[in-house]
Amino acid sequence: MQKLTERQRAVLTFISASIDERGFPPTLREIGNHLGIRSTNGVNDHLRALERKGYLTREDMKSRTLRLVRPLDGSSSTPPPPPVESADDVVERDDDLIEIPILGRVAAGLLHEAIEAPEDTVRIDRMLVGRGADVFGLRIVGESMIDAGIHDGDYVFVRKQLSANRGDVVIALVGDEATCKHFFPERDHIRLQPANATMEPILIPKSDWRSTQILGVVVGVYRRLH
Amino acid sequence: MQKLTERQRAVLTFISASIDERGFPPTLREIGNHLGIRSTNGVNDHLRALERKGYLTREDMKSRTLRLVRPLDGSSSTPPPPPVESADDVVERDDDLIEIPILGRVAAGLLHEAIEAPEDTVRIDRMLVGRGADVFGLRIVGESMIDAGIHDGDYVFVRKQLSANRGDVVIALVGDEATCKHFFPERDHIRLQPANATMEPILIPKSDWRSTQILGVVVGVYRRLH
DNA sequence: CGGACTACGGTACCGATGTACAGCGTCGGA
DNA sequence: TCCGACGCTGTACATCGGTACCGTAGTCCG
Repeated sequence: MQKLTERQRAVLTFISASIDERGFPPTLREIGNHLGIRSTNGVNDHLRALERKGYLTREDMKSRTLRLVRPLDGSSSTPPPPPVESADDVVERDDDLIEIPILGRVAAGLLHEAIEAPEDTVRIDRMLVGRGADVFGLRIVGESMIDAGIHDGDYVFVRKQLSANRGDVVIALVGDEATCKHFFPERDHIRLQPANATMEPILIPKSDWRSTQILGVVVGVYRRLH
Repeated sequence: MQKLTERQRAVLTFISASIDERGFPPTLREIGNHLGIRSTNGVNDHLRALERKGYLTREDMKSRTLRLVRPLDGSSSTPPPPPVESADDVVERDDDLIEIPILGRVAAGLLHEAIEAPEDTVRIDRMLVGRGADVFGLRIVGESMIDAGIHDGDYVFVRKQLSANRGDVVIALVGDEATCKHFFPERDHIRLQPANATMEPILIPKSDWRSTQILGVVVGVYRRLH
């Protein structure tokens, strides 16, 4: 556990006191009132810091859902307990970890629009995407691959490569629009097949096709629920 | 203290459980969801009755300010909820990273079989599973949730909790078998609904139901392709 | 000197939540 | 048979409360 500032500790103490005395956690504004902070944002900054440092958790968009990760031991004067964070359990396994940038959205948006949000990255275990080379992420818009179990709002992880096998789920460039489809090379054209009975395939004559139009192959799909 | 009706006692029990398990009281709608009451007014009637009979108090026009007048002695069958904040099996490397143990498979296997492969863990970004407490992973077997986009072989990430909202995708214990279904509390039974037109729901009489039968709520789904 | 982290003020927005009002049916007294 | 308690459905509404975005300042560090 990281160390807290005095102010952050005061916030934590008040939350703990509220739970003890009233039976439920305070709201942002109650915390602000008690500590003389008039802006909800000022309070929220503290809560974010406390979350980041691992002292509390909360649920999104719900009131009074603060929860102390551990019950804040007694006196506020005692310095936080020796954070037994031995280097042993921070053993590097970075080789197994991969950081994936979420570049944007596909199936509706232009690719360039996509690349405007580069700082949004997620880290996941390599095991989940295979030992490939470059991998990036995209957010799916629309239902065109729903029969393949890829839904609106899902994240897909894409291994960059210029070729694909028949039937692979690929991210392809059609005009200047990126789209997610099944890949079917045919005799004289490329067929990009949606997995949705109500939608028609996109046919591209081989003469118009360049291999650079394949951006990569989808190797993973993630969906948040709840 | 006046006597309570069965329904009123059920409300009181749920409030108590929420405080114990989550650390804060539920909202009217959460109570309604759990007990299969669709109208906030229906719930409010119960709360007024409980206030009138002296079992709880609340503050006007504030959310989650329910407070039990006395802590509802365990009485019947409710086993004390497991000491929630262990987090032993969810080791945090970085502030934003979470390590998730894959405990086994559901929908076909027994839970014990499940826990036999404990060292298999994956790490993913917290962003992908929310800021919840304990999270574990399972591998899905079968097609029973296919219309919810959960396919055979998918990984699901599950936030441990003993209660759920109407419609949530939950991991539930039926007999000694773990299963993944939609959760629908009805008037006198719990309905565990597959997302597959060819399959029938599992109905469990409320009298046979214990809250410990919910192992958690599915917060994420991952599928490897290729 | 620029860039972090901390610590606020201020405000707009919108989802989350409690409250109120208008019903309906059942059941057990009086 | 009328009445009150119980147990709901359904809807409208106002406030509560979290989140987001925009600024300002001080400190500390490289």
